[in-house]
Amino acid sequence: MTDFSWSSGDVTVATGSKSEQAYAAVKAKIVDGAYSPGYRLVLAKIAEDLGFSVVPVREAIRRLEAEGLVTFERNVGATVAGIDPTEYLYTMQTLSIIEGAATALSAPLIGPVDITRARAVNAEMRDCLEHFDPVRFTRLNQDFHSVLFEHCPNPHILDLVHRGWNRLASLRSSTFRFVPGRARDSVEEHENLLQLIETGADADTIEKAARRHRAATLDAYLTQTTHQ
Amino acid sequence: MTDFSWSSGDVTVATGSKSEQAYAAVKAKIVDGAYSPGYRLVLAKIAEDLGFSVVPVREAIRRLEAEGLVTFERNVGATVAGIDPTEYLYTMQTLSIIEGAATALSAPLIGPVDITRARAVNAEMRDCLEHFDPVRFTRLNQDFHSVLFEHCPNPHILDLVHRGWNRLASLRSSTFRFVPGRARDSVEEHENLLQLIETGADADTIEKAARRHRAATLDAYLTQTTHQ
DNA sequence: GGCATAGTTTTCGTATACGATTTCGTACCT
DNA sequence: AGGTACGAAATCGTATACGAAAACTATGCC
Repeated sequence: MTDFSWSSGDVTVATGSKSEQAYAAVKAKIVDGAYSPGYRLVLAKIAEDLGFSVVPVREAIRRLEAEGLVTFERNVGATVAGIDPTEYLYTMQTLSIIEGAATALSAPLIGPVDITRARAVNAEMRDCLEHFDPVRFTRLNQDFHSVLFEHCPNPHILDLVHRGWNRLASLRSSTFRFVPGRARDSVEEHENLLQLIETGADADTIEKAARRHRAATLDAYLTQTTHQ
Repeated sequence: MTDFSWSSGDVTVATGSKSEQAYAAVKAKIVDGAYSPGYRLVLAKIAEDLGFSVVPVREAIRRLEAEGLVTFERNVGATVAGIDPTEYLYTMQTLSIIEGAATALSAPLIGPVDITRARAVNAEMRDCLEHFDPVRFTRLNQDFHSVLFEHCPNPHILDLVHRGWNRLASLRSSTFRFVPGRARDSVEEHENLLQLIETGADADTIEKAARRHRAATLDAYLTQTTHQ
């Protein structure tokens, strides 16, 4: 099937300056979870691994810092950015707003073909619920929204969405993810969202639904942590 | 009076690494308009001006690129980012959404004291209308919203606001700014916004009002350009 | 006169080198 | 034993240097 992978900002895929390559390489490792939060990123070591000098690596790290994937302390070094509950809240809240707007803006441009594709992805997600497969589920979830955002008329907003996703990717398999029962609700909300788009609901309704979709995950986390 | 200056992200004011200093220096020149859009930023030249080597300057430029204030082309160099009508639309639309959210989130935390301060700023803006003073007006406009956002509970959103403002700062005295009559409406919308906050209007109402406040400026520009 | 082309200049990209700062370990003193 | 001071190691920050790519210029050809 189509690959809806998102790579946030950078268009150049693999080739490019060494700084770009280093950026892509380190980012991939962070997003994939090879480098976990707290992992110490030593410039010289990364440079050696890649066969580059430290200069382009440093540039890459600083760029990742700007995106919030890495924290950098002067004369000390870089570590993969963790995400504490507060940061999580900020990120999810912001993402809720951004995704809401992105969905509402995209909605009028989404055609029947897109809807069908989105439904197919959602069906796969439903499938993931039967066999417990959180990793695949998360991936498909992004695919689903990527279909909706494919025609987003504002690239700035789309970029913010991707940044948020990347930020959350750090906490793959962390305590935040997979609140029990939330995944099932999520799939239903997807279908609900598709119906709203299909029937040409007004922008405000769609925006609110998309917002709540994200906010609900945050709420689920919050009630979970306060209860235990 | 209080200085509501915003500096987007960086906390370190003047001192810091040379890279930070270079970042601050170049950014200031761009935002202040000393470097106009299209201005060619030659690394070696800036480095010489600051008395640094090119390495930290390069890092600073790349950081500015990440913020959208500078465009960078491989093996060619950096130029101060212009902002064409499309970019303007994207930025304003995004800012409309972000400011709307920021205002709604901040509203419950805004007290009578803040309202009074905001009204004072707005009065000064009204004053600027009599004597034609666009530069001061723009500055005060940011001060006004800075008062509202002072208690914004989500720093990520606040950061996005500042980024948008910086982006727009590039086009100081450009064709986009100061659509006739828009400024006067803006002041009234401010007062309207304050009343909504004062009377504890619901979040959705406040958000929509704040959104429209920004969107109206965009609309004014759009109708102006299509009419002539 | 206009266009293609080769040579020159400018400017970027990155490697290397070294000084500065922090961190960590060890010895010493109380 | 605990804490402090000193020294060594690790790591970052930046200067310098050089190769590579693009932009510019001048020359020759049509």
